[in-house]
Amino acid sequence: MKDKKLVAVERILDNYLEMNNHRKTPERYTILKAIYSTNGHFTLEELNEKLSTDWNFPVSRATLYNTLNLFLSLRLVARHRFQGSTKYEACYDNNNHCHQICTMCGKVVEVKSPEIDMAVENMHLRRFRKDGFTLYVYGVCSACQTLMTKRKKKESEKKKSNTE
Amino acid sequence: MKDKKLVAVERILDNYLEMNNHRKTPERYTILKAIYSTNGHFTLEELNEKLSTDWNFPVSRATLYNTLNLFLSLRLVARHRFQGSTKYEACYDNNNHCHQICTMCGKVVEVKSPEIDMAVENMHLRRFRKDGFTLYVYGVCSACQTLMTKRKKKESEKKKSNTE
DNA sequence: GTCAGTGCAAACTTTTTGCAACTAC
DNA sequence: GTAGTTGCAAAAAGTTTGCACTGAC
Repeated sequence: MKDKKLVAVERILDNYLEMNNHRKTPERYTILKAIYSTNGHFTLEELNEKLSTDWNFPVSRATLYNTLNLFLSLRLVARHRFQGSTKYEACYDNNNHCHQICTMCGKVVEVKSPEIDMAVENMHLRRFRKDGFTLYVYGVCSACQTLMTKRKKKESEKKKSNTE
Repeated sequence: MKDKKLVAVERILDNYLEMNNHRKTPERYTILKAIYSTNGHFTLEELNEKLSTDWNFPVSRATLYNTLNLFLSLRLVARHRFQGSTKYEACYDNNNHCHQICTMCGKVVEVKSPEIDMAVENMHLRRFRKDGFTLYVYGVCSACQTLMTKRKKKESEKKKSNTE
Protein backbone atom coordinates (compact mmCIF):
# COMPACT_ATOMS: atom_id res chain seq x y z
CA MET A 1 0.00 0.00 0.00
CA LYS A 2 2.54 2.46 1.20
CA ASP A 3 5.01 1.44 -1.45
CA LYS A 4 2.44 2.09 -4.12
CA LYS A 5 2.01 5.63 -2.90
CA LEU A 6 5.75 6.20 -2.72
CA VAL A 7 6.16 4.90 -6.25
CA ALA A 8 3.45 7.27 -7.41
CA VAL A 9 4.98 10.37 -5.82
CA GLU A 10 8.44 9.37 -7.02
CA ARG A 11 7.06 9.20 -10.50
CA ILE A 12 5.65 12.70 -10.15
CA LEU A 13 9.03 13.94 -8.99
CA ASP A 14 10.85 12.06 -11.78
CA ASN A 15 8.55 13.50 -14.32
CA TYR A 16 8.90 17.05 -13.06
CA LEU A 17 12.68 16.89 -12.85
CA GLU A 18 13.02 15.41 -16.31
CA MET A 19 10.61 17.86 -17.86
CA ASN A 20 12.40 20.83 -16.36
CA ASN A 21 15.95 19.55 -16.73
CA HIS A 22 16.57 19.47 -13.02
CA ARG A 23 18.85 16.93 -11.41
CA LYS A 24 17.73 13.73 -9.76
CA THR A 25 19.81 14.12 -6.66
CA PRO A 26 19.84 11.54 -3.87
CA GLU A 27 18.82 14.33 -1.50
CA ARG A 28 15.51 14.89 -3.23
CA TYR A 29 14.56 11.24 -3.31
CA THR A 30 15.71 10.48 0.21
CA ILE A 31 13.81 13.47 1.57
CA LEU A 32 10.71 12.40 -0.31
CA LYS A 33 11.03 8.86 1.05
CA ALA A 34 11.52 10.15 4.57
CA ILE A 35 8.44 12.36 4.27
CA TYR A 36 6.26 9.60 2.92
CA SER A 37 7.33 7.21 5.64
CA THR A 38 6.09 9.75 8.22
CA ASN A 39 2.53 9.84 9.43
CA GLY A 40 0.87 13.14 10.27
CA HIS A 41 2.47 16.52 10.80
CA PHE A 42 6.15 17.16 11.18
CA THR A 43 8.33 20.23 11.49
CA LEU A 44 11.34 20.96 9.33
CA GLU A 45 13.44 20.36 12.40
CA GLU A 46 11.90 16.95 13.00
CA LEU A 47 12.43 15.97 9.39
CA ASN A 48 16.04 17.06 9.64
CA GLU A 49 16.47 14.95 12.75
CA LYS A 50 14.84 11.95 11.14
CA LEU A 51 17.03 12.16 8.05
CA SER A 52 20.14 12.23 10.19
CA THR A 53 19.31 9.43 12.57
CA ASP A 54 16.82 7.11 10.86
CA TRP A 55 18.13 7.49 7.34
CA ASN A 56 21.72 8.29 8.09
CA PHE A 57 21.48 11.00 5.48
CA PRO A 58 22.09 14.44 6.98
CA VAL A 59 21.30 17.39 4.74
CA SER A 60 21.69 21.10 5.23
CA ARG A 61 18.78 23.24 6.32
CA ALA A 62 18.90 25.20 3.09
CA THR A 63 18.45 22.01 1.09
CA LEU A 64 15.51 21.03 3.25
CA TYR A 65 13.86 24.39 2.65
CA ASN A 66 14.55 24.22 -1.06
CA THR A 67 13.27 20.70 -1.38
CA LEU A 68 10.18 21.27 0.75
CA ASN A 69 9.32 24.29 -1.35
CA LEU A 70 9.73 22.18 -4.47
CA PHE A 71 7.47 19.48 -3.05
CA LEU A 72 5.05 22.17 -1.95
CA SER A 73 4.67 23.45 -5.48
CA LEU A 74 4.29 19.89 -6.74
CA ARG A 75 1.62 19.39 -4.06
CA LEU A 76 3.49 16.43 -2.64
CA VAL A 77 3.50 18.08 0.76
CA ALA A 78 1.24 20.59 2.47
CA ARG A 79 2.38 23.29 4.85
CA HIS A 80 0.49 24.59 7.85
CA ARG A 81 1.58 27.64 9.75
CA PHE A 82 0.28 26.96 13.20
CA GLN A 83 0.62 29.12 16.25
CA GLY A 84 4.34 29.34 16.73
CA SER A 85 5.46 26.53 14.45
CA THR A 86 5.25 25.62 10.80
CA LYS A 87 4.30 22.02 10.11
CA TYR A 88 4.38 19.94 6.97
CA GLU A 89 2.69 16.72 5.95
CA ALA A 90 2.66 14.34 3.02
CA CYS A 91 -0.44 15.07 0.99
CA TYR A 92 -0.41 13.07 -2.22
CA ASP A 93 -3.89 11.76 -2.96
CA ASN A 94 -5.24 14.06 -0.30
CA ASN A 95 -5.16 17.78 -0.92
CA ASN A 96 -7.95 18.49 1.51
CA HIS A 97 -7.24 19.06 5.16
CA CYS A 98 -9.55 19.80 8.05
CA HIS A 99 -8.05 20.64 11.40
CA GLN A 100 -9.64 21.45 14.71
CA ILE A 101 -7.47 23.74 16.75
CA CYS A 102 -7.95 24.50 20.43
CA THR A 103 -7.33 28.18 21.02
CA MET A 104 -6.57 27.57 24.69
CA CYS A 105 -3.92 24.84 24.57
CA GLY A 106 -3.05 24.92 20.87
CA LYS A 107 -3.77 21.24 20.35
CA VAL A 108 -4.37 20.35 16.70
CA VAL A 109 -6.44 17.38 15.58
CA GLU A 110 -6.84 16.37 11.98
CA VAL A 111 -10.40 15.40 11.06
CA LYS A 112 -12.01 13.94 7.98
CA SER A 113 -15.24 15.40 6.71
CA PRO A 114 -16.76 14.29 3.43
CA GLU A 115 -19.48 16.90 3.98
CA ILE A 116 -16.92 19.71 3.98
CA ASP A 117 -15.11 18.17 1.00
CA MET A 118 -18.41 18.21 -0.82
CA ALA A 119 -19.28 21.74 0.23
CA VAL A 120 -15.95 23.13 -0.96
CA GLU A 121 -16.26 21.09 -4.15
CA ASN A 122 -19.60 22.74 -4.81
CA MET A 123 -18.41 26.18 -3.75
CA HIS A 124 -18.50 28.54 -6.66
CA LEU A 125 -15.37 30.62 -7.17
CA ARG A 126 -15.31 32.89 -10.16
CA ARG A 127 -12.45 32.33 -12.57
CA PHE A 128 -10.46 30.15 -10.21
CA ARG A 129 -9.35 26.54 -10.61
CA LYS A 130 -9.59 24.83 -7.22
CA ASP A 131 -6.81 22.36 -6.42
CA GLY A 132 -7.33 21.70 -2.72
CA PHE A 133 -8.20 23.35 0.54
CA THR A 134 -7.35 23.62 4.18
CA LEU A 135 -9.94 24.24 6.85
CA TYR A 136 -9.06 25.31 10.38
CA VAL A 137 -11.88 25.14 12.88
CA TYR A 138 -11.04 27.11 16.01
CA GLY A 139 -12.60 26.48 19.36
CA VAL A 140 -12.05 24.93 22.77
CA CYS A 141 -11.33 21.26 23.35
CA SER A 142 -13.06 19.33 26.10
CA ALA A 143 -10.01 19.29 28.37
CA CYS A 144 -9.74 23.08 28.25
CA GLN A 145 -13.47 23.46 28.72
CA THR A 146 -13.41 21.57 31.99
CA LEU A 147 -10.29 23.48 33.00
CA MET A 148 -12.08 26.75 32.32
CA THR A 149 -15.17 25.87 34.31
CA LYS A 150 -12.98 24.82 37.23
CA ARG A 151 -11.07 28.08 37.10
CA LYS A 152 -14.23 30.13 36.95
CA LYS A 153 -15.62 28.28 39.92
CA LYS A 154 -12.47 29.03 41.90
CA GLU A 155 -12.61 32.69 40.93
CA SER A 156 -16.18 33.14 41.98
CA GLU A 157 -15.41 31.47 45.29
CA LYS A 158 -12.45 33.77 45.78
CA LYS A 159 -14.58 36.80 45.00
CA LYS A 160 -17.19 35.59 47.46
CA SER A 161 -14.64 35.25 50.26
CA ASN A 162 -13.21 38.68 49.43
CA THR A 163 -16.53 40.43 49.81
CA GLU A 164 -17.36 38.58 52.98
CA MET B 1 -22.61 51.36 11.62
CA LYS B 2 -18.90 51.36 12.17
CA ASP B 3 -19.17 53.25 15.45
CA LYS B 4 -21.58 50.68 16.75
CA LYS B 5 -19.08 47.93 16.04
CA LEU B 6 -16.26 49.86 17.64
CA VAL B 7 -18.34 50.46 20.74
CA ALA B 8 -19.08 46.76 20.92
CA VAL B 9 -15.48 45.65 20.67
CA GLU B 10 -14.38 48.32 23.13
CA ARG B 11 -16.89 46.94 25.55
CA ILE B 12 -15.43 43.47 25.14
CA LEU B 13 -11.98 44.85 25.80
CA ASP B 14 -13.22 46.89 28.79
CA ASN B 15 -14.86 43.87 30.22
CA TYR B 16 -11.87 41.65 29.79
CA LEU B 17 -9.44 44.15 31.26
CA GLU B 18 -11.64 44.84 34.26
CA MET B 19 -12.30 41.19 34.92
CA ASN B 20 -8.62 40.33 34.81
CA ASN B 21 -7.27 43.44 36.50
CA HIS B 22 -5.36 44.57 33.47
CA ARG B 23 -4.80 48.23 32.66
CA LYS B 24 -6.85 50.27 30.29
CA THR B 25 -3.92 51.84 28.55
CA PRO B 26 -4.32 54.36 25.72
CA GLU B 27 -2.17 52.04 23.60
CA ARG B 28 -4.69 49.23 23.73
CA TYR B 29 -7.64 51.40 22.85
CA THR B 30 -5.87 53.32 20.14
CA ILE B 31 -4.61 50.12 18.54
CA LEU B 32 -8.11 48.67 18.67
CA LYS B 33 -9.54 51.81 17.08
CA ALA B 34 -6.89 51.78 14.38
CA ILE B 35 -7.60 48.12 13.62
CA TYR B 36 -11.34 48.63 13.43
CA SER B 37 -10.96 51.61 11.13
CA THR B 38 -9.05 49.40 8.70
CA ASN B 39 -10.75 47.33 6.05
CA GLY B 40 -9.41 43.95 5.08
CA HIS B 41 -6.03 42.47 5.80
CA PHE B 42 -3.08 44.34 7.21
CA THR B 43 0.39 43.41 8.38
CA LEU B 44 1.87 44.33 11.72
CA GLU B 45 4.16 46.67 9.86
CA GLU B 46 1.28 48.42 8.14
CA LEU B 47 -0.56 48.83 11.42
CA ASN B 48 2.56 50.28 12.97
CA GLU B 49 2.86 52.73 10.10
CA LYS B 50 -0.78 53.69 10.35
CA LEU B 51 -0.58 54.33 14.08
CA SER B 52 2.40 56.61 13.60
CA THR B 53 1.12 58.66 10.70
CA ASP B 54 -2.68 58.54 10.76
CA TRP B 55 -3.13 58.44 14.52
CA ASN B 56 0.02 60.20 15.57
CA PHE B 57 0.45 57.50 18.16
CA PRO B 58 3.67 55.56 17.63
CA VAL B 59 4.08 52.39 19.69
CA SER B 60 6.87 49.88 19.95
CA ARG B 61 6.82 46.68 18.02
CA ALA B 62 6.74 44.64 21.22
CA THR B 63 3.57 46.40 22.31
CA LEU B 64 1.97 45.74 18.98
CA TYR B 65 2.77 42.05 19.24
CA ASN B 66 1.50 41.90 22.81
CA THR B 67 -1.68 43.75 21.99
CA LEU B 68 -2.40 41.78 18.83
CA ASN B 69 -1.96 38.55 20.75
CA LEU B 70 -4.38 39.84 23.36
CA PHE B 71 -6.92 40.76 20.70
CA LEU B 72 -6.32 37.41 19.05
CA SER B 73 -7.26 35.54 22.19
CA LEU B 74 -10.32 37.78 22.60
CA ARG B 75 -11.18 37.00 18.97
CA LEU B 76 -11.24 40.69 18.10
CA VAL B 77 -8.70 40.07 15.36
CA ALA B 78 -7.85 37.06 13.21
CA ARG B 79 -4.40 36.15 12.03
CA HIS B 80 -3.50 34.53 8.73
CA ARG B 81 -0.04 33.23 8.01
CA PHE B 82 0.16 33.55 4.28
CA GLN B 83 3.10 32.64 2.10
CA GLY B 84 5.82 34.92 3.31
CA SER B 85 3.79 37.35 5.39
CA THR B 86 1.51 37.27 8.39
CA LYS B 87 -1.67 39.29 8.04
CA TYR B 88 -4.28 40.36 10.56
CA GLU B 89 -7.82 41.59 10.23
CA ALA B 90 -10.65 42.84 12.44
CA CYS B 91 -13.06 39.97 12.92
CA TYR B 92 -15.71 40.88 15.45
CA ASP B 93 -19.11 39.70 14.28
CA ASN B 94 -17.38 37.54 11.74
CA ASN B 95 -15.24 34.71 12.95
CA ASN B 96 -15.57 32.85 9.70
CA HIS B 97 -13.17 33.48 6.87
CA CYS B 98 -12.91 31.96 3.43
CA HIS B 99 -9.95 32.80 1.25
CA GLN B 100 -9.01 31.74 -2.21
CA ILE B 101 -5.27 31.68 -2.70
CA CYS B 102 -3.49 31.42 -6.01
CA THR B 103 -0.55 29.07 -5.66
CA MET B 104 1.19 30.64 -8.68
CA CYS B 105 1.15 34.35 -7.83
CA GLY B 106 0.13 34.22 -4.17
CA LYS B 107 -2.86 36.48 -4.66
CA VAL B 108 -5.39 36.21 -1.85
CA VAL B 109 -9.08 37.00 -2.25
CA GLU B 110 -11.55 36.94 0.59
CA VAL B 111 -14.86 35.32 -0.33
CA LYS B 112 -18.19 34.93 1.41
CA SER B 113 -19.92 31.61 1.36
CA PRO B 114 -23.04 30.96 3.42
CA GLU B 115 -22.92 27.36 2.18
CA ILE B 116 -19.52 26.80 3.76
CA ASP B 117 -20.63 28.59 6.93
CA MET B 118 -23.54 26.22 7.10
CA ALA B 119 -21.45 23.14 6.36
CA VAL B 120 -18.95 23.95 9.12
CA GLU B 121 -21.83 24.79 11.45
CA ASN B 122 -23.25 21.34 10.82
CA MET B 123 -19.90 19.61 10.99
CA HIS B 124 -19.76 17.27 13.93
CA LEU B 125 -16.65 17.53 16.08
CA ARG B 126 -16.52 15.33 19.15
CA ARG B 127 -16.07 17.14 22.44
CA PHE B 128 -15.09 20.43 20.86
CA ARG B 129 -16.79 23.81 21.10
CA LYS B 130 -16.53 25.52 17.71
CA ASP B 131 -15.92 29.27 17.81
CA GLY B 132 -15.04 30.09 14.22
CA PHE B 133 -13.14 28.83 11.23
CA THR B 134 -10.83 29.76 8.44
CA LEU B 135 -10.91 28.13 5.05
CA TYR B 136 -8.14 28.44 2.51
CA VAL B 137 -8.95 27.23 -0.98
CA TYR B 138 -5.82 26.75 -3.05
CA GLY B 139 -5.74 26.84 -6.80
CA VAL B 140 -4.83 28.93 -9.81
CA CYS B 141 -6.39 32.27 -10.61
CA SER B 142 -7.49 33.15 -14.13
CA ALA B 143 -4.54 35.43 -14.78
CA CYS B 144 -2.06 32.69 -13.95
CA GLN B 145 -4.05 30.14 -15.93
CA THR B 146 -3.73 32.18 -19.10
CA LEU B 147 -0.07 32.81 -18.31
CA MET B 148 0.51 29.07 -17.97
CA THR B 149 -1.18 28.18 -21.22
CA LYS B 150 0.87 30.82 -23.01
CA ARG B 151 4.09 29.48 -21.51
CA LYS B 152 3.23 25.91 -22.44
CA LYS B 153 2.51 26.97 -25.98
CA LYS B 154 5.89 28.67 -26.22
CA GLU B 155 7.65 25.63 -24.83
CA SER B 156 6.07 23.24 -27.24
CA GLU B 157 7.00 25.53 -30.12
CA LYS B 158 10.57 25.67 -28.83
CA LYS B 159 10.71 21.88 -28.57
CA LYS B 160 9.37 21.59 -32.06
CA SER B 161 12.06 23.88 -33.50
CA ASN B 162 14.74 21.98 -31.52
CA THR B 163 13.83 18.65 -33.01
CA GLU B 164 13.60 20.02 -36.46
C1' DG C 1 33.10 19.46 -18.89
C1' DT C 2 29.13 21.90 -17.55
C1' DC C 3 25.81 23.75 -14.74
C1' DA C 4 22.22 22.64 -11.43
C1' DG C 5 22.27 21.56 -6.63
C1' DT C 6 24.34 21.23 -2.14
C1' DG C 7 26.56 22.70 2.25
C1' DC C 8 27.87 26.22 4.99
C1' DA C 9 27.72 30.52 6.95
C1' DA C 10 26.03 34.89 6.92
C1' DA C 11 22.21 37.83 6.30
C1' DC C 12 17.60 38.88 6.91
C1' DT C 13 12.88 38.71 8.75
C1' DT C 14 9.78 37.88 12.23
C1' DT C 15 8.69 37.27 16.96
C1' DT C 16 9.86 36.90 21.88
C1' DT C 17 12.16 38.28 26.07
C1' DG C 18 14.58 40.94 29.81
C1' DC C 19 14.83 45.02 32.11
C1' DA C 20 14.39 49.84 33.40
C1' DA C 21 11.07 53.46 33.22
C1' DC C 22 6.37 54.67 33.38
C1' DT C 23 1.51 55.03 34.65
C1' DA C 24 -3.28 53.38 35.52
C1' DC C 25 -5.34 51.89 39.45
C1' DG D 1 2.63 52.79 46.27
C1' DT D 2 2.19 48.82 43.48
C1' DA D 3 1.94 45.90 39.88
C1' DG D 4 0.74 45.72 35.10
C1' DT D 5 2.61 47.89 30.67
C1' DT D 6 5.49 50.07 27.64
C1' DG D 7 9.82 50.99 25.02
C1' DC D 8 14.08 49.65 23.81
C1' DA D 9 17.50 46.57 22.72
C1' DA D 10 19.06 42.12 22.57
C1' DA D 11 18.08 37.43 21.74
C1' DA D 12 15.81 33.71 19.64
C1' DA D 13 13.48 31.49 15.96
C1' DG D 14 12.55 30.86 11.23
C1' DT D 15 13.87 31.48 6.48
C1' DT D 16 16.58 33.15 2.54
C1' DT D 17 20.81 34.18 0.10
C1' DG D 18 25.70 34.18 -1.67
C1' DC D 19 29.45 31.54 -2.83
C1' DA D 20 32.60 27.82 -3.43
C1' DC D 21 32.48 23.02 -4.19
C1' DT D 22 30.36 18.77 -5.78
C1' DG D 23 28.23 15.51 -8.69
C1' DA D 24 24.36 14.29 -12.14
C1' DC D 25 23.95 14.65 -16.81
